Amino acid sequence: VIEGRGWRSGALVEQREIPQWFLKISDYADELLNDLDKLQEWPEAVRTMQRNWIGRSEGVEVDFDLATGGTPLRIYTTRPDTIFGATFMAVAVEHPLALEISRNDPRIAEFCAECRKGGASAAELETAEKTGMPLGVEAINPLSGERIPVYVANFVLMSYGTGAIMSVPAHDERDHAFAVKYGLPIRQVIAPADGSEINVQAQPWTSKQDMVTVNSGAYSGLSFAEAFDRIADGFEAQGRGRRRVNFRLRDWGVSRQRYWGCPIPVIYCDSCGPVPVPEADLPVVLPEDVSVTGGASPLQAMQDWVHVPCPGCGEPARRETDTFDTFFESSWYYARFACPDQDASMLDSRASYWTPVDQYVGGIEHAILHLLYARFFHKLMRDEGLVDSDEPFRRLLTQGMVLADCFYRTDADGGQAWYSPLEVESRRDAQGRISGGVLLSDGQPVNYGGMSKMSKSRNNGIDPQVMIDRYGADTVRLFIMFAAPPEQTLEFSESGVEGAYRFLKRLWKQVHDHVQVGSVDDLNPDGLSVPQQDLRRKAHETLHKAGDDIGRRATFNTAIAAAMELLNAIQKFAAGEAGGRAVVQEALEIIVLILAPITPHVGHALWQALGRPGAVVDQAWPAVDESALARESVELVVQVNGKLRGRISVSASAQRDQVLAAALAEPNVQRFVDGRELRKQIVVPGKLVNLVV
RNA sequence: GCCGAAGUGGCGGAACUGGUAGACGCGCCGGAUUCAAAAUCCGGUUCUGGCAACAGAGUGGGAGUUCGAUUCUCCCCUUCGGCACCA
Repeated sequence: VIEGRGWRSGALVEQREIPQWFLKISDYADELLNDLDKLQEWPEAVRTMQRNWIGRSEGVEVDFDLATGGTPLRIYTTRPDTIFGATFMAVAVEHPLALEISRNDPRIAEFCAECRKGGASAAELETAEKTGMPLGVEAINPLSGERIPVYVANFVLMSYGTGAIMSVPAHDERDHAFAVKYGLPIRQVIAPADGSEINVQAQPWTSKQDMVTVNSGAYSGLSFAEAFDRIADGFEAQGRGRRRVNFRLRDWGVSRQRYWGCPIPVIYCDSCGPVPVPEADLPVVLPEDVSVTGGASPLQAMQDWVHVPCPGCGEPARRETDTFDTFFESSWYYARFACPDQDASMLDSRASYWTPVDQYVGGIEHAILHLLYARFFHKLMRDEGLVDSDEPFRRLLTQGMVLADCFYRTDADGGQAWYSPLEVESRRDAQGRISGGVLLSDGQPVNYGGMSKMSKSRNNGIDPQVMIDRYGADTVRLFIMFAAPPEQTLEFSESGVEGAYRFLKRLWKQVHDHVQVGSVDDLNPDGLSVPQQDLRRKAHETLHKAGDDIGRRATFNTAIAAAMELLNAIQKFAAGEAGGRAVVQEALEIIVLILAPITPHVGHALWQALGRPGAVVDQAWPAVDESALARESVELVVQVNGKLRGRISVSASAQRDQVLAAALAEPNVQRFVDGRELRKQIVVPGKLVNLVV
């Protein structure tokens, strides 16, 4: 409730006092940063983005006296080791010193006003040149005693550090550009430790590694760490400065001027101040008969609702008319979901039991804000004793966006009309690439605009319900899970959906053909023919792989591919091999069980068709029969000088000598080895042989 | 500019810990079935040469490590995502 819309956050701290009891995300900045290391099952990209967003830096705050006396100029720097190279100072246009001088100097005032205006348009800022004006005052370098001019400059931010900097053009990109433009001196004070030459007049040199201080009086000849510590210690001893950690992360208000959303349960009393609404009066219910006038918040106009007696003293008081922003609720709903029926309090012990969430799924667009807020709220709730863990989400999966083909026509005045891929029959060129299409409604051609993110503007959104009506929910889910791993973008294609549909039909037919042959009989693993053993091994290998893909890797596409392979193997087997019903039954059950989380409806019908009791989604994940995985013989690849030259089949228990003998006996291998000296023989058990000649 | 991820057939993707590149699917080509079409089934499908067996090339480009590199190291290019004057 600390910040109205339109407030510049940098001015916030200056202009409004924040009560001590306010909960601030900045108070948790260190913990939010450090605990990222605990989130080993989060994507590295998300952790990096959060780390950069929090933006911790270690530096020193130093007071520079002004030659004219008065309040010293306080600056923040991460490079106290370069202080002897400071040839000017710079302050932000909102800095108190700039404001003070503006009052007597219209040119400075105009410059500051101009910068503030320019700052509003973000597009201009990108290429904005560094500009500034001398303020006509000088500062005194506390170590060298040198007098240097103070500028107001557009590149200094009021919202970071102290809004004032010492400028070291030899060792900072921005300061260098500024110094070149205004002809300010550029003085080198650090040098490569290996003695190599650099030219700081042409280009700044900013390295913290392998450097040594130069031209720095008593502080010359030091490494970065030594110089930092000795200079910081000196300032702290004098009371002129101190070490300080700064964060890029800023506090942000939770209130919005809306007539909807979650009410903020606070009443303002002239004598008692802000008073929480008593628990017995919760929840605060917003009025529904508001009228939106376009002016202030419509709630402020609801006099009957706004004016209430103070819960403390009973005198006339006013309700808070702002409401919470939506991120307030989305930051802790996962904990409330563990105890949704709890009336007496916000959360109960079930929240501790169920959190942290084992697996959280969301778009990459939430990588920073939502996930940072939720982490912050979780720590707040922990400190209130509402949950007993440090982090809300143990494992995070960020799924990709959905793309689709887009088709358009260009009209007479150059505008483009976009047509839904569902209304277009695509055309392919000789290579099978989509080259264009025909609009179904008028038979006329349309242009192909490639794949892009589903959007209204390109009219390429696909309503899943249309696909579900056409192919069924299981088919659509199978397609979605099969087309790409979840964290990658998903390209919608109706022919892909048809492929999933074909697979389910094939599986359906195979199961029903199978059950018509006879009743379920018992599997006798010891009495199987070699082809039967092969199919059974394939089934259990598939089960092993799919379990790992779904459980550990979250690559559902490869689990589905493995199930498809198994069905192909069953069909080949069933076509050639009489008997083996029990092996086929087992393999079909494995496919149905693997796919049950993805295609539960079809899976349930097939499970029952296979003569099995209960619901397929209630079945335990089947156990892999290790003995089914055993092989009597293995096929090895034979390479000569790393190139594939043949394949051999050897007993699984064959020794190195036997394997090598078999490899050398392979006719095609002999062609390449014949008459040459064998220099090296590499045998990778179960995989390959490499002969080096 | 900085940070992060990625670059593999006509397309989506697979190859998990350095060990058979292209699984699985789409598309395409050929065949069966059909009066015909749809659906279904069978075969083929990285490129080049060859009837074939097979050979050569090949995972964005260039170097390197290794018996062996899509995978590891260095440099460069491109694409996507994030941040963007953070001192």
